[in-house]
Amino acid sequence: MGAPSLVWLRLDLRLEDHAALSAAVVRGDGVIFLFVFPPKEDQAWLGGAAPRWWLHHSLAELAASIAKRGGQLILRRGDAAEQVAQVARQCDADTVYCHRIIDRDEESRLSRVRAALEDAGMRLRVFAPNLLATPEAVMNRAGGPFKVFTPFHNAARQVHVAGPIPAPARLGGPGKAMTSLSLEDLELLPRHNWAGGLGARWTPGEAGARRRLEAFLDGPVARYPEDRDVPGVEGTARISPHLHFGEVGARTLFHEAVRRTEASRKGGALQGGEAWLRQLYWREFAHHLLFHFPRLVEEPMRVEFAAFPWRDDAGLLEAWQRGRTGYPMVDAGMRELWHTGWMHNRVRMIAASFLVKHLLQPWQAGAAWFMDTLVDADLANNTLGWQWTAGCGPDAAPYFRVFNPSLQGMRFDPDGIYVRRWVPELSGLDAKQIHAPGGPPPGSDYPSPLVEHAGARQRALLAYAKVRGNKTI
DNA sequence: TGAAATGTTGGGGCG
DNA sequence: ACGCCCCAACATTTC
Repeated sequence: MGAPSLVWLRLDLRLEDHAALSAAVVRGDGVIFLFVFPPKEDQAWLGGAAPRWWLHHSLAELAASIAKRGGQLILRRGDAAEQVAQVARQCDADTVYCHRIIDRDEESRLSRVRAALEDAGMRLRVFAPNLLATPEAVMNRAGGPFKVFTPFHNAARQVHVAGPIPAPARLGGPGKAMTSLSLEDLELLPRHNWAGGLGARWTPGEAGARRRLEAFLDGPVARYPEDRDVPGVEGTARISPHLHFGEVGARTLFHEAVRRTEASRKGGALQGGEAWLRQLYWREFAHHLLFHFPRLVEEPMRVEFAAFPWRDDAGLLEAWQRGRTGYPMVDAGMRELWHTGWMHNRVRMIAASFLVKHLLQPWQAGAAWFMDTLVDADLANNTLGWQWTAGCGPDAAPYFRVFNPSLQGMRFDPDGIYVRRWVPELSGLDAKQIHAPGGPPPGSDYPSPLVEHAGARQRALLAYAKVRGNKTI
């Protein structure tokens, strides 16, 4: 028996369509899995409390299915280079297999892991991130990255999406038993059990991801073009956290959507499938951009925005975080986020626009809150989403586009279902009162508006006028 | 993947 | 009958 292979797990917590695993398995000398929980200074890619909760349960699920196939998952915490090299040495591996992630520090991180392995005579093999196409495969005529979605989308759709690789039937046991931390040792769960709402809503893990996908493609996908913008209806796939943690491959989503919406032969399903795939390519766009411009995590793409007159007011930020802005659509969204670790995409845009434009808080503060509280906290999607909202990103909403939360409420929550679900203070009102332009009538517990819409809009326009320009990095 | 301000048009009330 | 005005409805421009 030769040296076993070590699969270093990251945002690829699945067994199906796992290129690194498949490459390790064909070696035939046994596979050992490793997950390394990073130290504080390397947690930007992971996010905060909500994604940690998800990670805990996802790792538990994966460990069980690995064990079922005769394999073993080792858990460690600490510096990636140190831990990967140490475990690889202990299990006598000669090669470590992993997938790249899209993150500000990935280049230097992988370099250090590779160096640590090579020092000990071992190799690192890095496979493509969980995307439909590699960033190198989608370039403009000048050989550079696209900075506008539509041309990116046109070019990316020309790139063949490989069919997913089946999960290996048997993993082959390791040569010897390895010591591992317990899942509890990673301390991923919150000290106070605030996560009850998350557990009621979500089933982390590869099987849960598969069920979500099937349930969506079995029905709601046909009405996706209309329902995707209505937060009171479950019209979206809600698969983002599964996809983020790599419990399902992007290529699986692509091929299942194509296969099943074409097989249904109903126009609605086909159109819905296409509209949904387009969203998958927005994710693709964000990841490719962050791959090419890792600085976007902190810096606006449009450099003139560095001079934007943000207000930095902790009180305003906290009112927004707690869902106490006095604007029902914003507050409903922020409370849905707090209770479920997720927010409907339409409402993300409304709530984000409100923080940045009505309250003039820096987009980075909103992005940080989302990274802490969203179970699908994804550095690329989140960063580009916030830059889009603030108007400082590539192909962003123009700076003068200010959402009117009342209008958005009337348009996308016409019956008030969504607001009443998340803002109990308003549950006795009808939709007309809830979304009235002047806001709901003053209520017992419901806060009065932090700012008045028309005035806040004018103030935002004035602030943006100061940085108006068109320069990019 | 907006909203508000401004411009245009056409129907109908009315002197 | 005619022209004038009002204003809703729609279109265009601007932020």
